[in-house]
Amino acid sequence: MASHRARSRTVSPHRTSGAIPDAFLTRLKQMAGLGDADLDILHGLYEDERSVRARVELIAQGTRTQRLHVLIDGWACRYRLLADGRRQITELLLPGDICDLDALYVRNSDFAVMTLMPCTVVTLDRTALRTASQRSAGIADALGWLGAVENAMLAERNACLGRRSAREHLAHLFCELLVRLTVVGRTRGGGFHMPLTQEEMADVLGLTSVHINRVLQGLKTDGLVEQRGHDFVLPDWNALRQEAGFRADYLHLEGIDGIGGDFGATPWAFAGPSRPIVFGL
Amino acid sequence: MASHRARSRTVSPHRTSGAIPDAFLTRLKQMAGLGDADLDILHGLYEDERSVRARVELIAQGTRTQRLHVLIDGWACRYRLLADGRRQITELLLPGDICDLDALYVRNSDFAVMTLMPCTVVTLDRTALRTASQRSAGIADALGWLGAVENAMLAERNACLGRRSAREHLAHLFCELLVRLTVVGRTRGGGFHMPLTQEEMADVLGLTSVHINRVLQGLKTDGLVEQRGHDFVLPDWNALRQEAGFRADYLHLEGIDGIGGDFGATPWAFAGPSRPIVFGL
DNA sequence: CGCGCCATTGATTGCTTTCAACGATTGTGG
DNA sequence: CCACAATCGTTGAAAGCAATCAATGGCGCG
Repeated sequence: MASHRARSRTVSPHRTSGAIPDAFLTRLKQMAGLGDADLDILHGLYEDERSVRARVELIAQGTRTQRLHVLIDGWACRYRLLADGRRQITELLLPGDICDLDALYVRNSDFAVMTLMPCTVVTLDRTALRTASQRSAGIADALGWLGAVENAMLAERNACLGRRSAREHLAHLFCELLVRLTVVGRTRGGGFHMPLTQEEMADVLGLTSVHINRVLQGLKTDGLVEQRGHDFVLPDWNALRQEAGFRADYLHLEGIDGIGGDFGATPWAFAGPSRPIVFGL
Repeated sequence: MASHRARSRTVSPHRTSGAIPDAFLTRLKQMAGLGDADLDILHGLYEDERSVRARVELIAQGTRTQRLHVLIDGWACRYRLLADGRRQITELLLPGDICDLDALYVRNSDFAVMTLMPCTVVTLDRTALRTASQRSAGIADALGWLGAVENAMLAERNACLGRRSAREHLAHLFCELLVRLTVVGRTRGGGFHMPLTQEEMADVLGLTSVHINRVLQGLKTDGLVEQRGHDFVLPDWNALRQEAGFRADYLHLEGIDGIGGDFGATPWAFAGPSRPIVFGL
């Protein structure tokens, strides 16, 4: 209950010595157009950087938090548990995501958060962050933008859960992951590392692991997905995109006020490590 | 394209002459603890109050907006259309809801909004609102709270779509509607008016209208729902709640920082017009 | 009064789940 | 470094929930 606000570890400035800024600050800079001053402020709020092992519950459902958790590296997920144990993963959290943005305004989390692989996490004090966003319009807008994008991703998943077939939905998930991971520089060769088990994928898509297995096999058979262990490659982006009915618009890659990233204009195209990738319609 | 910012109609102050403040301001006052000064500011931003007929598209998918739409009265919905015409309603918009909060931070709407009955709508200029939220921490927090609750509702619907049966999901929808409508004073006698057709309900739940018809009949047969035309009554709240596995926590009735409404404490209980109603766990 | 949208019902199909069992992989301790 | 245990992935058969197809009745609006 008692919040310990000791800054347990001070992290080196984010622009130091050619070190790559972390995924969170990078994303805010690219997408929300945050300047160095604001980035420094946010970075200064980092507390308690720590490494967390896989399958650790970062936040328990119904718990009261005084601080936000920023995922610097690794994957995690937000999920809800029904009374009888059924689980729905409502959001996959990737490097640069805030695990519990809602904690800024709301007292009890209505979801749980669990790491899916070894992660690096820092926390931000909610009061300090609110103060910062009162002082800097840039920070306020950046937080608003993060919330809006999260909202759009949830709505799009609604559409997937309600109106897309299992095959379309799985293809859609791969599309979304490729785009989101590209933004934070976590793709290689048109693919990425995905730590999820098939059961976890099932809890994202609202299906059973048995069915995920069969549908995934279908995508592989048709050459839309290649897998080696937990490394996935999407050899034919356009075919996959079509299969999924995927449009990148809801990710708002254009950023706040069209400030957006180094990803060029509609239809958001840029060169991947190995071949050009076109996101979108 | 050109934004006309003429204030076409000036609305009388929200606290005037015993008139009930509109649902939007009421909700912000109760849930976000907004003071009269902030409410006045927001009210002063109202522009273009107008009446809109049923089944009118307020916002088109992929459209660029300069202003937010506040639903003062009536029902509307936010939805997504897939390429082949499948539709998913991602949010039912009730009196007091903002139709497109995301427009504050994002340029192109990734959804459409349509009225479901005759509505009263006002608009707010996004720039003016952002300015207001920079000047008033209360307004900034209120907007943040609205966004957080919206996210929570979307996440809960995810869980419904992915992990609840049609019957549970429909029961859950009725529970949610009763709570949300109570907050804005739109319930009567343990029930409410719901303008949706069965096809629209189907687009909310990700089902077909045929199946909605059968499942709804099931709920009526079991005495969980009563219907006369578009008026619904929920005669046995506890039974319905249990059937749905409904918990009100995600609606965050406690409000910002626990400031929340006149609804009492956990487990959110208050007297309905005809009998005591207990929301939630 | 008639057209059109909405609600209702029955029969059939099909996607996804459930149940069960086996094979593969990963991690761990001796 | 190997062996075993536990988890994860794979496969088949059967059952179930919801979709689809098709047709009829009801109601409101012009």
